Parts: sequence; structure tokens; C-alpha cells
Amino acid sequence: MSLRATPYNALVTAPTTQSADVCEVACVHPEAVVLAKSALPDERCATEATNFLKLLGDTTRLKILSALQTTELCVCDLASVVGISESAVSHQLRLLRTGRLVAFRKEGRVVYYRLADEHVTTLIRSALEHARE
Amino acid sequence: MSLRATPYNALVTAPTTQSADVCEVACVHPEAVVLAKSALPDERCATEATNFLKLLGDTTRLKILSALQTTELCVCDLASVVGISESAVSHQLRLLRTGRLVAFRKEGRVVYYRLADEHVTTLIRSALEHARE
DNA sequence: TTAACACATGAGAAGTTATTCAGGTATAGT
DNA sequence: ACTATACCTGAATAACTTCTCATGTGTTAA
Repeated sequence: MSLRATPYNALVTAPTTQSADVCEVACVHPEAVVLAKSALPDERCATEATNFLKLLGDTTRLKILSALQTTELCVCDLASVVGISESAVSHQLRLLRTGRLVAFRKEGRVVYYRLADEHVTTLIRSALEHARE
Repeated sequence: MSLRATPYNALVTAPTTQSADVCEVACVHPEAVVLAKSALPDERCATEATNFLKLLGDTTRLKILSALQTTELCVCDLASVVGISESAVSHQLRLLRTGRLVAFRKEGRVVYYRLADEHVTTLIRSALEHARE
């Protein structure tokens, strides 16, 4: 996960010149293509959404987030719960903070992290449900 | 995305020897740690869930899946809709097939892909909703 | 049979990611 | 002031991902 919002394939994707004829490239079902194309989320939303999903799509981060579903925890605690180094946790927390998936409060030298969003809980629950079936 | 189910950090993660004292490593809030630890999803579920979320966490795949929410489409169509090469689409479809996010039917030499699962639609909708707010 | 088409796949290149390690900063206690 | 603690961060490295290009497979049409 990069901290910048620029996705890998933003540079690679063909420049979609929205001319009159949508189906310039060879395609089999023009009407279906037009329909599907109009249903695509706009670029910004798609990027935001994938950045969000990317953050959930990592075992370490999913564990961190799962742990935070029960209670707020400090970095030390999280390292202990997840079973990795504090440094690794800290790096991941930075990504989660940047993506606004977690919030935190400082108390002296201890930093308590918590989930920032209901969506996180919902999505994790859905994904786990899907995984179990 | 690898096709194998072995995650990157399965080999790196410290071996959690589940001895009597859960908090062997230094940690600040033992009770919170125990609580959070018991709430962690088991390893297999966490892996499956993250594999699923990983598949959603890519702009190209999200576009493919979004397109398939409207109607079934062949590889050609998808390439046209998303704006990338057929080969790239095909590679991504393989991952989505392996992860059982899409299903397909063959008709002559054309292969029609469709979403395999309600969860996919739900999750995409949630993620986009989160992205927009 | 031959050619064209729709799709799949392997190899390789270029980019991205997650960890460790070696330092940092800020706060609390002595 | 000095030390320990809790946390953060940059650099480096190994692993992973996603594309392109070349090629292979199966099906239809001439």
C-alpha cells in the first residue's frame, strides 16, 4: 500500500476518448458494452473504493482491525495480539490512519487506536461471512 | 494476486505458542489483549477473507465486477468496457474465477462471465458508499 | 483444410508492498 | 539531567502483483 492515492494502473490504462462511437475497439455485444460502461463508477470513486478495499485485503491489517472491533488498543497491545513487531504494526497503522479506517487518541506516551468507521466492521463481517460459506 | 492461497506473511509471522501466559511479549493492557486475541478470526478464515478482499482491491477488477453487475459479458466486451487489453482482462478473470467471484458459460468460442455471488455486489456497494462519503 | 476469431497462458519487465533494522521523537519516572 | 518507555519513520530487501508480448488451444466460417 502506498500512501499516495495514485494507483498502479492509472498510468497504464488506455485513454478513453469518449467519442460518439463508444465501441471503437473490437467488441462482440455493443449494446451490452454501452450499458455496462454507463454503470461503471467514476474514476475517483473507483480509486477510493479500491484503496479502501486494498487496506482490508491484508492479513495483518485485517487482524488489527478485527482486534479493534472489541476495544481500543495501544500499539504495544496490537503487536502482542497480532503477533508481529511493534514497528510492523506502526507501519500498518500509518496506512490505516491515512485511509481513515482507524482513529486514535494520545494519553501521555501511549497512543490508543480504535476503528473510525462503521463501514469497516460491516465489510469485515461480510468478507468473513463469504469466506466461511 | 497469486493463485496459491499462501499469503505473503504466513512465513514471516511469529509462531504464536499458545502457552498459559498469553502476554509473553511486553504489552500494556493484558486483559484487553486477551479479549482482542479471542475475537480474532481463525487463521484460515482470515486468509480466505483477505484473499477475497484483495480481489476486490484493484481498480481493474473492481471495474470488471462493476460491469458484470449490469449484465453478463464476454472477454472482448469487458476489455472494451474497462479499456484494457483482452489479455489483461483474461488474466484478471482467471483470478476472479479461482476466487469464485465470477462464473462463466461457454457458447461456441465466446465465454460469458457473470458475478457468482451476492456478496460481491454487497461489498462493492458498501465500499463505494464509504468512498463517496 | 485453411484462416480467422475468442480466449487462455507462460515468461518477463516494471511497479508495489510488507517486513526488518537502525535509528529517531516525545513523555514519564528517577 | 538521565534513562526507560511507547511510538514513529526511512532505507533496504525480498516477495508479490499486473501488465505486455508471444504463443497455444479450441471453435467457427470460407
